[in-house]
Amino acid sequence: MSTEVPVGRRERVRAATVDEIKAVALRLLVEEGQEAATLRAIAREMGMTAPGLYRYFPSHEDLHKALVADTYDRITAVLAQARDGAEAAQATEPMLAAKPLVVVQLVCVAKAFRDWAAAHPQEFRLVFGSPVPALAQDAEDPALAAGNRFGALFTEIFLRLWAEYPFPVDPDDALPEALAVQLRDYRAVLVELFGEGAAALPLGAIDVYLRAWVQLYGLVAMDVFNHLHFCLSDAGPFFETSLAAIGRSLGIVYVPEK
Amino acid sequence: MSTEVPVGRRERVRAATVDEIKAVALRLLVEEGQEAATLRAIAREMGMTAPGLYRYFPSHEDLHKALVADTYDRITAVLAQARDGAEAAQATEPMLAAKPLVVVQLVCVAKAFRDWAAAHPQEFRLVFGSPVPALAQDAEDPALAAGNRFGALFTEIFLRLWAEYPFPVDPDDALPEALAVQLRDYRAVLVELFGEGAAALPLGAIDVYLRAWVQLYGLVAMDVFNHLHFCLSDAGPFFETSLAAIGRSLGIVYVPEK
DNA sequence: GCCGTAAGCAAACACTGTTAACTCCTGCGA
DNA sequence: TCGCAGGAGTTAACAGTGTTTGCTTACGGC
Repeated sequence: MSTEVPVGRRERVRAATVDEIKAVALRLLVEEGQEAATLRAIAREMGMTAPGLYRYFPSHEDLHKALVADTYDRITAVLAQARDGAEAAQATEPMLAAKPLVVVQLVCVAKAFRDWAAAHPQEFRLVFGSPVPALAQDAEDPALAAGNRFGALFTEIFLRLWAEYPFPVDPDDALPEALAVQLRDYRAVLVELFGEGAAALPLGAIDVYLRAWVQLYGLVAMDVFNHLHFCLSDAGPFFETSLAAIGRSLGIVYVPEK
Repeated sequence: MSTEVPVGRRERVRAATVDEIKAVALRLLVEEGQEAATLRAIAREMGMTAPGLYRYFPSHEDLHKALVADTYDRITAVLAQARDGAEAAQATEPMLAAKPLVVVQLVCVAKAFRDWAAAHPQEFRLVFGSPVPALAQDAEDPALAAGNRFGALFTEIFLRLWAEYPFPVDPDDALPEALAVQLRDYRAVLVELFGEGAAALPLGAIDVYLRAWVQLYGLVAMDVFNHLHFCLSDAGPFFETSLAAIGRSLGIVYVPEK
C-alpha cells in the first residue's frame, strides 16, 4: 500500500528541482506580484531557460495549480498549529481561560486564518482570489484535494463543538426543501469523511456552520482585497467584533478585548 | 454648473467611438472571458488596429478601469430599479406584503444584487474580483467614485431603516476603542454624504451594518467564485436563509419561502 | 563501459501591450 | 469657399509572454 519510494538519485535530484522551481515561483509571486512569476523569470533566477521548465511542469498553469495546492497545505499546517496551541493560548489570554477547549480552538483558528491572510496577502489572493478551478471538479486535482483538507480542519472542529455544545437550531423541515436536499447530500459527505457521528447533525446546524464560514471568508477576503478601505483603515478590531458575532451564531460567547 | 456640451460633430463621433470600444471590450470580456479582451481583439472586432485605440485610452489598464466604473454604474442602476420596484414586489409576493416599505426595499436590493451577480459572473469578477485599486485612493478615479455611488445605495436604505425601525445595539463604549475611532470617522463621512441625520447613528449600528454588508458580499462572492461548490450545487436557497439571518441581525423578520 | 534517456538549450511561432513615424482626411476658422 | 492644423488611423517595430520543435550533452542504470 505504501507508495514505493525506491528511487535512484535520478529522481531525487528531479524532485529537488521541482521543489526549487516552486520555491522560486512562489518567491517571485510574493515579492514581485502575481504576474511577475513568469516562466522566463523563474528560469533566469535558477540559471536556466524557460523551455527547460517544461521537463517539470506541462504548462505554466499546472505550475500555478501546484503552488495553489502547496499554499493550501501551508496554511492548513499553520491553522493546525494554532488549533493545537489552543491550550497555551488559554493560559496566556485571560479572555479564553474559562472557555471550553473546542471553543478556544475555533477562536484561535479563525484568528490565525485572518492573521495569515493579513501577513500573506499575495498567497491569499493566489488561493482564494477570483480564478476558481470552476468546473474542474477533477477530484484528482491536487489543489482541490488540498482545499478539501483545508476545509476539513474547520469542519472537524465544528463537529466537535456541536457534539460537546450543541446550540438550538430550527428543525429540518423549517428549511426550504431545495436547501434541505443539498444539505443532506453534504451531510452524507461529512459522514464519509468524519464517521457516523456526523449523521446526527441537524440540517439547520450545517446551515449555520456554512454561514459562519461564509462570514469568515467574506471578512478576510474583503480585508485583503481592500474592499473595506472605504470605511475602515484597519480591519483588525472589526474582525474582533465580527468574530464575536459569528461565535454568537454558533452559541459561543466571545467578548473581544477592548 | 451644467457641463457645457458645445461640441462640434468631431467630439461627438469621438464619444461614439469611445462607447463602441467599451461595448466591444465588455462583450469580449463577458463572452470569451477576461483575458480575451485584448487590444488587438477589440480593434479587430471594430475593423481597426490596436495602436488606434491609444487615441482613446492611454493604456489597456485605463480601458479596464473605465469598464469597471461603467459596470459599477450599471449594477447600481439595476439595484436602484429593484429598490423602486419594492412596492410592486410587495403586491406580488405575499411574504413581503405586511412589511414596511424600507424593509422590502432592502430585501429586494439584496436579492437583485445576488441575481445580477449570478447572471453576470464575469462582470462581477471584473468589479469585485481580487485586483483592487489597492492604494489607488486617487479620489478622482472614476471607478472608485462609481464604487462609492454603489455603496451609497445600500447605505441610504440602511439609514432610512435605522431612522424608522432602529434595533437594539450595544452602547458605543462596548466597542473596542480601536474600532470606535474608525467608526466615528466613517460616521463623519456618512454625515457628509447623507446629512446630519447620520450623526445620531450609534457606532454599534454601523458595526452591525458593515457586518451585514460583509456577509452579503461574502455570500455572493463565494457563490460566483465557486467557493461553495464543495457543499452546495445551487446557492440560491442558501442565499434565502442567509438573507433571513442577515435581516435578523438588522432587526428584520424575513422568512424565506419554502 | 556502453547506451538510453532525461536535462537543458537555441530558435522559432503566435501572441501580448506599447511606441514611433508616417499618411490621410476632415472639420474648423478665416 | 478654401487652407490647413490636428486628429484618426496605419505600418513597423520592440520587448515581453507561453509554448513547440529539434538538437546536444551528460549521466545513471544495466
